[in-house]
Amino acid sequence: MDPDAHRAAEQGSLLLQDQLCFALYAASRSVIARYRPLLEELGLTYPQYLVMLALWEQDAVSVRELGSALQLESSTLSPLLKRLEAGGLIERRRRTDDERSVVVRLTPAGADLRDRARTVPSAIGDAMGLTVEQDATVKHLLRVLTANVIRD
Amino acid sequence: MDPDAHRAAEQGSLLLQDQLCFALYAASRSVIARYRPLLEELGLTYPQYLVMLALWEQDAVSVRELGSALQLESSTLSPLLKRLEAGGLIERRRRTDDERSVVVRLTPAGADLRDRARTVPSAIGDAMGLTVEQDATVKHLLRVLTANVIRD
DNA sequence: ACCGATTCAGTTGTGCACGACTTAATCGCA
DNA sequence: TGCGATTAAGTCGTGCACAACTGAATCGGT
Repeated sequence: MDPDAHRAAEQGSLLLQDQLCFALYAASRSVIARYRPLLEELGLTYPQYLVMLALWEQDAVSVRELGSALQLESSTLSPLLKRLEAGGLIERRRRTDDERSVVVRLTPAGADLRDRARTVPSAIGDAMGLTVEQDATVKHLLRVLTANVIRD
Repeated sequence: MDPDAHRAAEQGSLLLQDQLCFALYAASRSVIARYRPLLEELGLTYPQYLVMLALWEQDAVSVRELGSALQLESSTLSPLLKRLEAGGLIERRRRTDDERSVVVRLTPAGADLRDRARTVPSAIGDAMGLTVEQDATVKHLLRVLTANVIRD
């Protein structure tokens, strides 16, 4: 084993290219950048797209439930949802039985956008250029990593 | 193969949890969140930490070279470097032979911070809870993915 | 029924991240 | 040599992301 690989294996390296965290950070930003022109046609930013994905999957959820699904704070979601509402894609209403809670619902325009978004995931999938097995492997390991990192 | 797995394999799914992009986004943010308290002790944010990693590896580089290493625009780096300079960790000086270029150099305080940062990567590595092989696999696949996504 | 603790959404302040643009310096070729 | 094209860093505007906090509503035990 050469010295560099040895240091990296010990996880004590301070070399930028050895860091998994940097590979993660760079990969995430590069994927988001790849999405940008596609989402721009839909009038969405990337986090807004994630919110729409969640709503297309389950409509009429509270801000709290959205935050739980996306792992985002209300301080991030509140202004984002306000922009989606201004864009006419969602509406927000206080729950009558619990006025602390705000339910987010798709408008017809928001629901219709789903069809126009159908081609987006495969376009990105193609650009990533991973095999189905590699895609599954990364996804699995990232989920394990995230679960571990959030714990304790 | 059940219907859900089939849809996912076709990469046409709009389910949030099927999306590699979301796994990537969530993993990156969770890792950064894990770094936060450690870096706070060093007086650094996560992107600032990446810049320091790059400088500890090679000192006296231009803003352009830093941007190339970190894949960040000058519009992101310029204010960030200004804050590092205000914190006394780096200094910036225009190159005399090409006054368009600004060279970033570690101050003694910035160089000294390296020792205090030595324990950070292993602490994060432990929290990730991946085996050495899994770590290497993810890192490799993320680099392939990033290279593919940035191309064409 | 009361009231302290909790929950929920939202506001504020700081720091990225990036597109579009500006300014200044350098390059390259006619 | 002149001058249009290119390059480098920085500014500005928008939109996250998160910590710290606010205010209103609800809960829960007495």
